[in-house]
Amino acid sequence: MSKIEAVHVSLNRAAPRQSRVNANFPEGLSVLVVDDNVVCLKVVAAVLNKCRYKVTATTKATEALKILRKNKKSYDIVITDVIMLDMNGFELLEIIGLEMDMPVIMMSANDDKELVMKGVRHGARDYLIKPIRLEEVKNIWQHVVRKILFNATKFGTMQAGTDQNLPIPSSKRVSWTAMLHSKFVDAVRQLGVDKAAPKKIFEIMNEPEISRRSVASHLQKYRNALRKENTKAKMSQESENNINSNKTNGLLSNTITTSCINQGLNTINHHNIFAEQDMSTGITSFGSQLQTFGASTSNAKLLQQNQLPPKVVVDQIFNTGQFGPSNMPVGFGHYSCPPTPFNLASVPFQMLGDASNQLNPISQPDSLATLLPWQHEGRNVANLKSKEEPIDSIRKAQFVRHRYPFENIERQINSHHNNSNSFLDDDLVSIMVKQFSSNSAPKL
DNA sequence: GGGGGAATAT
DNA sequence: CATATTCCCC
Repeated sequence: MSKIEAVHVSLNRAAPRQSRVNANFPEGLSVLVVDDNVVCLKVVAAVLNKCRYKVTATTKATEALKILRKNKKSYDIVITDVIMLDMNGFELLEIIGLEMDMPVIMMSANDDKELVMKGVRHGARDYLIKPIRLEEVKNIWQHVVRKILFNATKFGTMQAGTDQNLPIPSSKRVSWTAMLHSKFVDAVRQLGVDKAAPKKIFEIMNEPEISRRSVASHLQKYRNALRKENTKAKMSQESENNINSNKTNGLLSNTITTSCINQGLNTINHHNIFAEQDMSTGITSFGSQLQTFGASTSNAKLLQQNQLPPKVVVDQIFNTGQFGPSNMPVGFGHYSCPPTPFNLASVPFQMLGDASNQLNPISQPDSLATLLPWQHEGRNVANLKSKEEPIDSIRKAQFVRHRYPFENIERQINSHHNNSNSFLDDDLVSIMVKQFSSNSAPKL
């Protein structure tokens, strides 16, 4: 029995708990990864390996097509960057996803809606934003299963050992993947946020996977997030007005008022990526951080008088030792200065093509600097911030965790060290984690 | 009575 | 916590 058949059969058996299914299914599924950025490619491969997928990687779109045309059956699913050097990434998506009818997932540096929807039109079944997260990657097997079940239904050829009455994935708890959510948001926008009703959204989305009720539930969550954001925007607007009137009256309070603090934080937000975190957690999350901020009265005053660059304040806040590296792993240094190159010798996946022609991050640090995955963060933030439309809080809540590309891997490794050593090659990942979490990270 | 949305359950 | 289910209202 092939792997896929095995997956299919065990899916239709029993009705195991979802977590168990997630943990077991990716075993051995074969993934082809395509990205012309070799560093990104290796990071993706490392994460996939962590999830026990079998990985083949290439930096060339044309190479990928050649491989697939030759033996498509050897691969269960393809993940490809949409910006490729040697051919149009969307064309590649279309050939793989529509023409060859393989499950294909797009990858990009940001979650620009147009880009994602374009991907959908060209056959992408999901999308991953760099730097990719283990949580998102580990579920990609579902696309393989969905396709199998879809074909089975379509051609009426249920495989042996299956039972039509047993639960299929659509009856299980829906997972709102980035792609589903994107389609959801698109539908809502199409209808208008106020006019959007579950039934209409459901019809526009046209996703057999999800029910009208699921959409209703998701819409509720979505609207709550929007409300929360509006409330927050209103509050910071009010505080801004307050501080302005204080200034004109010449009544500069020597105590740290809420409005002062809010203004300070607003200023900070314009200068650093923590603004994203705020969006997801709301005002209340400021509370704990404000303690630290408020403790520094002199900084607050200086900030109030615009004499202290916000960046400095932020550094002081986050370098007080109050936040340990585990819960506050982001130093600005991580994003502004590439770490020393990790050892590329231990690569836990099969790399196709001529390696000597590929970008070597050690010998070409300058060209690498523009391509490093962790430097996409700034662009992501700018992208989100520049949008006029209501900010997509739900997506943002997920986005926050992208700040530190390897925190999830680190967590995974930590927990796995406590349990067993059944995982595959950890070398690359541990090296990365070491590099990224070390205290020697350069400071601004 | 079907559907929307808040509340509540899992 | 995210998603599902229930409940109440129109």
